[in-house]
Amino acid sequence: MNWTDERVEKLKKLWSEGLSASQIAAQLGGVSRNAVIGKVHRLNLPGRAKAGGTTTAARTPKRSAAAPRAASYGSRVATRTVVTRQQGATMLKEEIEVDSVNEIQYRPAANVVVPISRRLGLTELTERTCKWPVGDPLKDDFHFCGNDSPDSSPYCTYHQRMAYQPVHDRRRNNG
DNA sequence: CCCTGATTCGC
DNA sequence: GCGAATCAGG
Repeated sequence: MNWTDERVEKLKKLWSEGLSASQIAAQLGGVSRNAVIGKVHRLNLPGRAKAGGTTTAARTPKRSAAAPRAASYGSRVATRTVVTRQQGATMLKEEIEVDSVNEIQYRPAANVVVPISRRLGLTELTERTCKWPVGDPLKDDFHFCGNDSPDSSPYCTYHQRMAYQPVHDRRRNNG
């Protein structure tokens, strides 16, 4: 593989989003995490704040981790802040658009704190990473949760709950 | 042992 | 320029 403009752009994007070198390598495909790190340095992209371990994603102040608002079933699309997770010294959040119709089946209960996905590619999954698929397999950004899955479970603790949660556990009135 | 990024240096 | 090997750390 060579560093085409396209791949360099994707590298820049993912690196700026705070993904780790190995995650980026998996998403690009055909390169090692060392290759990614090497390229990052050659491009003089800003490194991570502290060396070692901690993933330093862009901090997103936003509002505090109040109870996430459940998506209204009345409107098809709603925005919900889903993520707050302590990762080292870094608090990660993300706001996503949810399709309230398609979301029903695996909808987390209100007030549940949803861990941010590590967004691993297929080749990056190991015995102890969560294999919960995220997104449309036919689309480009399809990935797996990738968070730690303890006790040889195929899923992280959060997605274990999702996997065994009754499908019809939802309120009919009052969202 | 899992993982992280940083650096070196032969290619 | 590239990236494996290595280093240093959580």
